[in-house]
Amino acid sequence: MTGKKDITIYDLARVLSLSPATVSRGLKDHPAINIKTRKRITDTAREMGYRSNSFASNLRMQKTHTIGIIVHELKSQFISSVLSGIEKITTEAGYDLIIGHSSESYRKETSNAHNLFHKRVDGLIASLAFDTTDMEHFDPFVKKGIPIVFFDRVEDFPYGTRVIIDNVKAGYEATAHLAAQGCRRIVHFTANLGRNVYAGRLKGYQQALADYGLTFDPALVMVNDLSEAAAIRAARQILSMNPRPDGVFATNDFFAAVFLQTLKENGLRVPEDIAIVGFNNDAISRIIQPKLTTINYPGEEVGEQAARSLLDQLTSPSAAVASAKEASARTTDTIIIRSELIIRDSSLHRKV
Amino acid sequence: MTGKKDITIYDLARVLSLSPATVSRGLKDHPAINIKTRKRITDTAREMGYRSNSFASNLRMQKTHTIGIIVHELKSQFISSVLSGIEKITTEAGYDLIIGHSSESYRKETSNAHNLFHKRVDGLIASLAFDTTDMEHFDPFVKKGIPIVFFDRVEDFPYGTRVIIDNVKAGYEATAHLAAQGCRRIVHFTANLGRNVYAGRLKGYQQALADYGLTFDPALVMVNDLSEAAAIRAARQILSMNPRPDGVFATNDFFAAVFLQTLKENGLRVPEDIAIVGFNNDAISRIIQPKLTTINYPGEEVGEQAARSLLDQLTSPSAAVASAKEASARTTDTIIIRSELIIRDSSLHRKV
DNA sequence: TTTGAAATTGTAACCGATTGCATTATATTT
DNA sequence: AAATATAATGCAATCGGTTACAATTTCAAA
Repeated sequence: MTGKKDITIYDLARVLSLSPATVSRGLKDHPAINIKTRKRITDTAREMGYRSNSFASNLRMQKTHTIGIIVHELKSQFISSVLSGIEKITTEAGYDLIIGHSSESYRKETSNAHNLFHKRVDGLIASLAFDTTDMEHFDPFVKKGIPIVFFDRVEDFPYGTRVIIDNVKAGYEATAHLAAQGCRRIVHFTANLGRNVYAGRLKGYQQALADYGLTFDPALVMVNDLSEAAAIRAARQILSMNPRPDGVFATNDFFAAVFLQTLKENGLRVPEDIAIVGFNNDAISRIIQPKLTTINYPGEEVGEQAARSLLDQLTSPSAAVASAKEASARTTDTIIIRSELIIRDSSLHRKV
Repeated sequence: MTGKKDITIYDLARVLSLSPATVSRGLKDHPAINIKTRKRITDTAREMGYRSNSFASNLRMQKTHTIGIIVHELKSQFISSVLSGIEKITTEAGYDLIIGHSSESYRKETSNAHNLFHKRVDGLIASLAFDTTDMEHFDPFVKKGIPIVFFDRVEDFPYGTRVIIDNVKAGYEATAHLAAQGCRRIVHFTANLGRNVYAGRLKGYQQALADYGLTFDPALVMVNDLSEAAAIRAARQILSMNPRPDGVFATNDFFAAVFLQTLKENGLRVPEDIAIVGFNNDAISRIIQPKLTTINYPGEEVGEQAARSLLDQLTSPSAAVASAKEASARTTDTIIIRSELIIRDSSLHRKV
């Protein structure tokens, strides 16, 4: 640790023959400071390479200008996009991001939540882990009135904003499209049905079946972890089924792509023998052959909205407003992001 | 902002009829504190829901327990993996991450660097932007002796550790493999040759050509931004060439995949008409048909090594050691991560 | 010139944790 | 029991920026 000591406002004050208070005010455009003095201050601050100490400031102000993020997975194109969207908005506003990663584990999620609370983030943006059901770990934020925005994976919780898509509608459109293409036995690959996103899509799937006069067969709803290995196993299973399904709606493009690939390797034709619809509109859906019909789930947009919503709550006058009712009204919104079906070759059934 | 005031060591001290100093020591297992007193302290701290104020601590200790990260892109599987690796190691050690994102822009990179310096991160992990050449924005870190670990995209810089792969060797292996398969006209798709990674791979490409008795044709080295659009353009260009190249080494799997796909759509057979090798071993390389031969570049491993190296420097006794020479010796290492060619169908040429 | 309001600047007390240097309580030795 | 060593705790300054309130200066109105 070489390096001279940092310059502080006391150093500036000494050099300028002013008080630290005046320097402090001068650096932040306090109206009471004479414009000429202010200029002297900012000039010498620049010359001497002054940088303010955010700890001292945070300590005094009880604000951190930092936003905590908890994601369930980092190695995901969707999450990367969301992060990118968040980053774009928060950086403009001068906020920093601290990222926590739950790896789909409730335990790690709680530990992240505690850590971020301890770090006194000004706000939190979170997507829940696979197996999260209780929300107790967010109570400290609630008690302190620290705003939270949940996205994608959410729970019913009487606090915070939710940024989501209409999963029921998305599931409905995907399934209805397959049905409209003539599919009669449509398998649904999904994950933990306790999670809102999967529950919603399943509901849409069922509604679409009903609307198209197809009976719902619980055996065709297959739950797994949507991993590469699971996709390969799933493909094998489908190949061995009799009668074989003629349509598949998977809640994840990566899974759908591996699944599709494995079927092809085993001689099945897509979409002729089996039509496939994925979810997310990841890059892979445009590269796999045939190109994958999917639901567009714009991650960057989700991130931007989540960040904007959080910043709104941080900078709105609510802090001053006493009315908990009003604050509560503001913080219980749900923001629905538009999602839509993108039809590509993998589902264009021509069997009739 | 509802919520009672936070509990401080002063509150604990009052309740326990002790001094704040004793409480502070008790909370951190200071040996001078009686074990029974310590227990009383930690117990009531738990009961009263005490959480230490990291700003006060940071202010006093001049340490943040925070690591800054600058990446050139967030929406990349490779970078996600690296982040995941970093996160794994640093979380174990109780460090937080602040993530900055340069979007391949030198300007944003400098602004991120300044911001992270200002936030007083204890250390920095960075991968340079596309167009970064000068390293002045890292000078403040150098002057203060804040350790830096660069990964992937690095520059010659007499400070900091580098975690990289042997790009020359990787480029060589990729190209030599194509040559060994009988390719005679091998195109190399790459990006800004000012960046070490691309320069190194090109060098390996040239060496392999030489070793296999092929003449180097600068016209076959094509530089672009490796985007989806560029891949499609590239494919069109290849299709129009006469004589047509019979091998392609692209420095990015995503680009290679889109390129491959576009060629197929235009009737070219891979690998019969043209053999292709990508780079990174992204998931997409295993899904595209034919599967892509590629260089395995283990991002998670890179992230873990980078984080470990940084933590070493943060916790080593170097802080106490005066010898700048010794510190400098330690901080100029380069860590080479093993990378290797993974041969798949896209390059198995059988044309003699 | 006197006077009071307005414009500037200064004083000093925070924010909460840390730690060198006492000081006090306890244990050990003679 | 006195003297000394040792263990345990307290005092008070410090980190750097912020801000209520006080003090001073400036300037125009009286």
